[in-house]
Amino acid sequence: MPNKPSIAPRPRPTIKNVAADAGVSVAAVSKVLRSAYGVSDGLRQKVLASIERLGYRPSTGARGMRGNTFTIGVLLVEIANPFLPLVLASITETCGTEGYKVLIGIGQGELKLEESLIESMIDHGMDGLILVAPQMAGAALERFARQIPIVVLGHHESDAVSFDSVNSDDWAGTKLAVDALYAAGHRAIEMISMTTAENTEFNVSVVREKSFASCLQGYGIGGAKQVHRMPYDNVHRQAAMLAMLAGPNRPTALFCWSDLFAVELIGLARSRGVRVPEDMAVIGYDNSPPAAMPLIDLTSIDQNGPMIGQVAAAALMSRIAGRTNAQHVIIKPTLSIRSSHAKIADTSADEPK
Amino acid sequence: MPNKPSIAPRPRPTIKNVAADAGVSVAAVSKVLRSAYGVSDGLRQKVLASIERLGYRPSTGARGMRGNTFTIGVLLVEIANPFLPLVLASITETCGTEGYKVLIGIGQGELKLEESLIESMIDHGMDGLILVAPQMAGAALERFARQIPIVVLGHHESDAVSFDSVNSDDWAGTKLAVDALYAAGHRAIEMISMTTAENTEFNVSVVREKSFASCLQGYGIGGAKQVHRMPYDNVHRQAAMLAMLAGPNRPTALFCWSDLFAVELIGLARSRGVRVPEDMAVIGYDNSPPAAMPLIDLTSIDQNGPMIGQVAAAALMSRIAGRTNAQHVIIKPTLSIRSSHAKIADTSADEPK
DNA sequence: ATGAAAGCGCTAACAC
DNA sequence: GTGTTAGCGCTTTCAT
Repeated sequence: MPNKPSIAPRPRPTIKNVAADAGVSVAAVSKVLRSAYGVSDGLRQKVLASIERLGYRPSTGARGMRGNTFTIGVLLVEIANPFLPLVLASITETCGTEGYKVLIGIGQGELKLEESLIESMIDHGMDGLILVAPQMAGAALERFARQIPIVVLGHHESDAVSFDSVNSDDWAGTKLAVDALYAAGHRAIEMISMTTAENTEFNVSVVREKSFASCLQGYGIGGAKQVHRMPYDNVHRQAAMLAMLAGPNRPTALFCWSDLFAVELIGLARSRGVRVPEDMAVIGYDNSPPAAMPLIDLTSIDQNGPMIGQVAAAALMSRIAGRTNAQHVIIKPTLSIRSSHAKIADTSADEPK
Repeated sequence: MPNKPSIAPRPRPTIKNVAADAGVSVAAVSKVLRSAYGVSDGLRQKVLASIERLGYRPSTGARGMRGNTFTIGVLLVEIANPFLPLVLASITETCGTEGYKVLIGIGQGELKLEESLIESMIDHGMDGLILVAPQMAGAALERFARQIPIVVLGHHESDAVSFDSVNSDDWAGTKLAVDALYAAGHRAIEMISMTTAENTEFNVSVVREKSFASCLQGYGIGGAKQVHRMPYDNVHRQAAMLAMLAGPNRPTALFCWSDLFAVELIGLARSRGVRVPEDMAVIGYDNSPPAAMPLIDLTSIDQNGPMIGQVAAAALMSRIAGRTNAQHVIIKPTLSIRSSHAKIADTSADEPK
């Protein structure tokens, strides 16, 4: 007696009910459902009418036992980054036009949760997975990719053979930022990156760190300890930023691996009397909506999130359709110029007294 | 030949394989899986060992055809509101301890998408649904609730009979905010709310609007056009806010239905030379992380998101376990005081010249 | 073009 | 305590 909603627990119609109602076989209904070859127009009409009348909807579970579930899973590292909605909307849109539904899992930055969600999505018989900035290493991904078509985003593993990847050209994007800061007269340029569990080479932030170091080298202004890795956790991150701002060798320019960090940095700086851009220039990454806010007005690298999402979705669709050779796409980023990285007023060195 | 990952397409082990490997019947394995009554310890150990050895994981689809999928679905209106991660983490946590996985759908504020996602989750055989601030009316919800256990959040429908609801006491929360503004000396108090598709009574923003009007009445400072409904869309919303800020009758205090709007408002105001709180006081709703940022320092109504999530998850679990009587919980909000609503310097009326 | 029937991987009666 | 077996709602040969 439990588990029955109180009113009208009328059982869901099945394919059998539809067949009976339409006066045809279940096989016929199934064919109509999948718009398979070999059904007359008359039969199709009858079946469609019955489906409509009964309010029939196929059970994804039963369906998945033999064929496709027409559902794909998207694994998001976390949910707070304002860049993600753009990518997600694009994925939903692209997959939707092919008749695929999108269900999402949130990893909350925890590797264990991430893996368990992927397994869960596989258990659900999903037809494919898009993983956004997964924390796990390539070996683990390859293992999952043997069980289900996978496309990863924001994760550099271009030699992967059993899954696809779509990425911003993080190397070039970082160079755009550093070049802009250098051109604005800055020489004391540092970077704010994020802490990772291990020093995982595939992380976008790590790639950006390397490109950053390389750029400074190129300008002959490289040195030690110019990358500040800060924790993702709100509270600790703020503390780290404040410490850096109050420190003795505050740089005149900062490149942030993500707008999420850059926007926060600007707020903290100003709250401590450090003007942006006058006292300190800032450039972010993602060109997410907050960057465009008047008081923020953050210069940022635009990854073109919608494009990334669309390409990833298309790749997954084609992989589900049978493609087996890996495909690794790089999207060119652009510099979205605003006021946060304006020229410094005085280029003469400020000698410490 | 399509659809086969290139390497080692080794088929997933089934319950039958486990049974064979352990030398027992499938029924025995099934019982161990569900920790059902009537299995000896020795048998359980053997089965567990085989499961481990084979890397077996039950198919959710097959499982759902007879019993539970141990998966619940969460429908989020949208993903940008910084209040949501708190609720979501709490839901995931609470359900996780009961062995339930959480899969998410994002409605993107579109009613059509919302409905299709709910249907999709039902089709997947999910055991229950938590809907966060759904746009659809009670009748539609009741219809879905006849098919699957449902708990709604941030949606006032306390007379609903076939689903549960968990809400902040929006009426009281709003009063906390208006009282604080009044106590700080403000008399020209207005509200920023959000545009809804229809004038849907169940919306939290609508409830807050009504409470707001009632509070002003109580103080004898009510009047016409004191609630500004603004679109959810970024661009249009900013335009509306700027127009209001530049208008002839800018109030000295504003209550925002959500921090999401309040934080943006503060930025826009300052960018136009309107100081907060000196020229204009602001109080938000949610007490989400951005409210605590130094330069924002937004006074806000704390809904206690984690508590809401936890109560909702618990309600769903109990409903899945068989409860059929509706349960409508109201959580008391608190005022989180910061500097954005400070006392006005001069309480004497500013006569227009 | 249509239908009958054999599974898909599980759960839950029921029999032993 | 353990095993046998009949479905669950679909898809997919294979007959007709």
